Amino acid sequence: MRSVVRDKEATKGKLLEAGLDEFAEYGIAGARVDRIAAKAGCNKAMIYAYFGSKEGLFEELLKIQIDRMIQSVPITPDDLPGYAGRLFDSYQEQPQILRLAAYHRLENGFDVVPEAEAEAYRHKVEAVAKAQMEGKLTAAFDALELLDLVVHMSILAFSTPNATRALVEKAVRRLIAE
Amino acid sequence: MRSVVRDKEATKGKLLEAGLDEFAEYGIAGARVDRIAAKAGCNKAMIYAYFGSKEGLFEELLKIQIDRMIQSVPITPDDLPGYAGRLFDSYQEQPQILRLAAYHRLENGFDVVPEAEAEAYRHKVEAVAKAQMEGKLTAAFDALELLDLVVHMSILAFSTPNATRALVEKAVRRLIAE
DNA sequence: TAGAAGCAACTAACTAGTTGGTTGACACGC
DNA sequence: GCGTGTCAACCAACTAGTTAGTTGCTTCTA
Repeated sequence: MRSVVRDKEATKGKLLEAGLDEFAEYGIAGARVDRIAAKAGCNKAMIYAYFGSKEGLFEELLKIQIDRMIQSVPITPDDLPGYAGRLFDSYQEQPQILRLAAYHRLENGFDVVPEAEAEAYRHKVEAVAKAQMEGKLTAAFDALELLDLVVHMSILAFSTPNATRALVEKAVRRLIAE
Repeated sequence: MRSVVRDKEATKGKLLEAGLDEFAEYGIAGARVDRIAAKAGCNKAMIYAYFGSKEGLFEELLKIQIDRMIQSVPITPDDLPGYAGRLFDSYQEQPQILRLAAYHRLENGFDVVPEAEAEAYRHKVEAVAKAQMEGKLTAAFDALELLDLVVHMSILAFSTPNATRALVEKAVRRLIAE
């Protein structure tokens, strides 16, 4: 039987969960390893044993969250308003991811994008381009431009507290109108 | 004649300038008062004499930068694409403001908006509403929604390195198309 | 019983903020 | 033109608390 008291994966999971809360709330520089350890209910030495450093924990955390987001919101090139709306909803449900990504971008710029994310993005651009070639989608924008615009619209809540899913969908509908 | 060596306003100015660089690069939690003082070429006690605290310096700094931005980019309700484009250009010229604002929003939420900014925003909403009533602007969105969308579009560079002024203008043109 | 999991206690470095005293500019009387 | 009292501007050095990261030892499980 699997140990419940001493379980490496369970401990890592608890640290990742506690780190998510902490980093989302305070950012990378503002996060405190002692608070993370306390929230996870284990010693902070575990952070260094399993993730090497505070930044190591953050990177792994971000990667997992981005993967989860990519998995849970697949692109629908022939329904970009719906895609933007679903992204918007995901961010509303888990605002931590948006905050994590924002802090990461502010501290690292665009250069340090996890390869998994870049790869997924390339696939999405291709999907958009395909839909454009098939005439299902406006050719008014390059595929990359269009995807950038749609993704940007989905984070409208970053700019205003008045953002709603309906507004995001409506805006994207107008962006791609023929 | 005014002293050049001991000049309160000049020292405050140097601290504000040094703080702008520091806070834009490292955020509020990541900024170091010793570095700010060193960059400004004066003692860090001056920060506490003139601004009360690290946060005090940040708040004053942000207010000044926002005022400057509001002054330098007036809204043109009958040319929203141009307005978004000019905002975009301003952010490109002074990326620090966007970073400052982003850090501030991440650490304080939407609640703590400087009154000057809120007031200027209300004026802009009214200007948009007026243009809508005069039939110069689409009535497809509420005035507030529309302004939120346009302002959000202008920070496209926050989402993608591929952002250009032309793209921002084009997107806004489509948003407000009849 | 070997080895992995876990932690209390520690360290060395750093950090925001303070303090007591110094320095330069200038007004004023002579 | 010159001493001089005053005060704002300024700073080196300090404090008290915090921080990321480490280590040597204990505990649990297969």
